[in-house]
Amino acid sequence: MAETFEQAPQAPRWRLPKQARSRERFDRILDAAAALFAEVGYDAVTTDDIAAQANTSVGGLYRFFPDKLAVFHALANRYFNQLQELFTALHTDETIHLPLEDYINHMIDAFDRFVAANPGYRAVFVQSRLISTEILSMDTAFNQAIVQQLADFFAVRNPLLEPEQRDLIAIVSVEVGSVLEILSLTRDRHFRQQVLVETKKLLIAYLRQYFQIESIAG
Amino acid sequence: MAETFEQAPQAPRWRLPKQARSRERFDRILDAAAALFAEVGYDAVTTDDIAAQANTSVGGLYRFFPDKLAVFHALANRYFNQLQELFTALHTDETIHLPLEDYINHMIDAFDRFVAANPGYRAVFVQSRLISTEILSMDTAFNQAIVQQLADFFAVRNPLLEPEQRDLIAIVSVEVGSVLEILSLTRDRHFRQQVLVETKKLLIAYLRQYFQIESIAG
Amino acid sequence: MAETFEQAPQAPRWRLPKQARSRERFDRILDAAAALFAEVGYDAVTTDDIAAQANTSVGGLYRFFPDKLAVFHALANRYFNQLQELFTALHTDETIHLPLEDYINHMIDAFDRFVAANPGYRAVFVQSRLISTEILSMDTAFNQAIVQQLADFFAVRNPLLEPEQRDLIAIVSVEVGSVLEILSLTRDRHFRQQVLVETKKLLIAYLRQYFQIESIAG
Amino acid sequence: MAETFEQAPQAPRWRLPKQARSRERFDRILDAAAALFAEVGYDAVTTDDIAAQANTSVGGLYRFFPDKLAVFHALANRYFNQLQELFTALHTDETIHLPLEDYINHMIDAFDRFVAANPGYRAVFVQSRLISTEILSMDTAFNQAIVQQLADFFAVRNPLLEPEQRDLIAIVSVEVGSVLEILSLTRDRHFRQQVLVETKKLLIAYLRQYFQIESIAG
DNA sequence: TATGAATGAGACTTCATTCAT
DNA sequence: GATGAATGAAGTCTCATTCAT
Repeated sequence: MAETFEQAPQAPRWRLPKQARSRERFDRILDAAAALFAEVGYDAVTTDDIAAQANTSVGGLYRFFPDKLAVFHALANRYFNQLQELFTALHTDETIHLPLEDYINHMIDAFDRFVAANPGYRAVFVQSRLISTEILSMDTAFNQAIVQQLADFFAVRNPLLEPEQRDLIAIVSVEVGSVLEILSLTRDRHFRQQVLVETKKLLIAYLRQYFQIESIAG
Repeated sequence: MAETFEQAPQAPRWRLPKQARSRERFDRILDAAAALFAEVGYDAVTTDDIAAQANTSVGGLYRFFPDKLAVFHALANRYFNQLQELFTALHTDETIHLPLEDYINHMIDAFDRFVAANPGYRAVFVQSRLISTEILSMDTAFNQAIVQQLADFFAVRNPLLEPEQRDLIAIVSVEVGSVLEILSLTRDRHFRQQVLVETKKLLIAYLRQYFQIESIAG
Repeated sequence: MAETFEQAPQAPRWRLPKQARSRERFDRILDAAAALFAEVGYDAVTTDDIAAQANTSVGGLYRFFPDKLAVFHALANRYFNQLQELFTALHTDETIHLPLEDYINHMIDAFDRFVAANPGYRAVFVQSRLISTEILSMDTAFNQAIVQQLADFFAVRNPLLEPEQRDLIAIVSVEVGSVLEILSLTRDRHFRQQVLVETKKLLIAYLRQYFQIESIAG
Repeated sequence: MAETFEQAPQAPRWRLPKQARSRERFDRILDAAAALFAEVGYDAVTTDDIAAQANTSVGGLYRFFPDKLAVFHALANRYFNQLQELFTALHTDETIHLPLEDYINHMIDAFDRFVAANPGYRAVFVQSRLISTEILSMDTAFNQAIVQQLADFFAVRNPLLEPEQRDLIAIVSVEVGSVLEILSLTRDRHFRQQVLVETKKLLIAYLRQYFQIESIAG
């Protein structure tokens, strides 16, 4: 309990193993951490818990990670990479010219499936917003790439947008999409569907202002 | 660190009636907790830290609160009450018939000022989204009233809205408003203004769908 | 919790008040302490508990007693005095020449009534046996006077007994009487009666060896 | 302070198989607790004290015991088992037909040696008489078995005794034997011998009433 | 290299005692 | 003198991290 979060330096704080056997254990630890963080939160999870859930020993955990926080960072990073892959896969030549409505529906649905399938994501997202500004930059960096991807896409859809504006819209969209996704998972199936619908409505209404022509034209 | 609060050095504490002194210390503890929670998060703050920051001893803290979590709850409750007052004050007969744009601008500006002045609010908001059971249940109730207030207002503006829909729109608006407000505070003054503008745009675009007539009429 | 007992010096560690009002409060505190010690034990009782039960404030308690232990000592002392009075009252010219059986029956019954009426006595008796030899001397002193009274009586009944032997028999009798009395109170009414009967049998059988003639003669 | 136990300085602990090392540490903790409880009483001993005296860290203690009370229970249990073994070893076919006097002398001597060698026993015995519920219930069970053993033996010596009576006599004998044993250790060697002699006299005189025939026949 | 027992700093909480009112 | 709020030392227990095996 009560370990202060520290800034993740540029270099990753964990040792990504190359051998298959090690790699498998590394992943098991991250899976365990995800499940436990999602269930009771970062601070309430002990390194012993993680090791046990991952069918290893504490010592095993410390072979890959210098400390408990590094597990969190690695987990966040894994989500980050998976999301990037997802986004990349979603931004094909085809989707990129979809009407705005269709594009957003696509994206939100994909993101929803991802978060629902990865309960640990909520823990990572919320936890990283937990602490003071300075430290929060880790999270910013965490989303940065996705925000950037989105901004790049916005540039294609509307080349007249100022870069600063593009980035702003992108980050706002990502934040809003994330909270509402998380909100959608707090109650029952019906509520989830309702929030999903609202999320789409909201983002469409918001983004239409910046991409009216395409949207109308599309 | 903002919201650090300067104690009048050796102010005539002894001149205050007993109950007032109690109340003052209670508030001081909450202020201290707010500052610390905002800075490093709930778990990283110790009861000793809070007491020290509040210029008391641990024992003093435990005279008011049964345990550390109770401090958090009391803090959340204080914000909740303040926000309710704010909302109530804002929903006068006058404001209630403002055009949607003006109304939202008003609300967002007021909320922005409140959160900026109370950095602890961010900690409470985020932390309460962190863990399922215990704390979250409190938070649900926490926002419930504000959401309800907003839903009631929506009912006045558009009596045709289904109650379920009203509630949904209200909760989505509150969630979105909160994250963006929190986002706005993560960087510099310029960024804050930009995000504020986007928040208004976004909520106006979103809500216009449900309150078109009034908005246009206004 | 966990305050080490310290040797009670010769001088009493409490201030016996002279004024009636004070005296009454002094007694109330002792009554409260007796009840609480009996219920949960010395260490589990707080000075606040005692004060509350005695309808005073902690400050009031500390006007009479320098510390918590002094309350215990004063309580023990009160029991000690009451028992001495009881013994003195019981050793009239009449009882002193009763047959041994009758005498013991008398004594045990009186002692039984006293202990049953003063649940705190058990706490004092047991607690004072709790700690190491050196400290135990307080308790020894505590019983000393009663033991002495008994030894004096033995001397009357059998002037041939060596003083050392007399004292030994007296202390053994007191110890045995006390544990069995305490044992008798651990279960139901029936058990209490049974143990009482055995206590008498046991002491009669034991003491008869030293006072045969009288007993037979009586 | 007796029962302090000399650790072979840097004995080849690492040579012992894992389970043996565990067992050894478990015993060391119990030894430490026994010494300290005997010296200052349960409440005055801290878990840190026990760990230090046992040459471990607090953490080490908590690997074996869930809390402080569990240490006390384990210690009581160890004494209980040792006493049961002692009793069992003492009740051979031979001793069982000894004259009552010889039998009692045997038993008291053995018990005396045991208690003298295990000062912690006093702490356990007295402490467990201290508080009602929690601990006492354990103690009841604690002595129950020994009382039962004794009652069984009584049944052999005098089959005519009512079971209820047998149990009563057994528990009275154990209580009386225990207090007097504890009393014997409060002063010097001479006093100890004297009390020992009286204990035997007392129990012989008491029990003779129930086992007259054998005793006389013997 | 893997294990998991051991360490001990440090968190939370209680409560004897003091002292301003 | 009486009150009871305030203090803070100290106790119990946890858990991140290390290291002998």
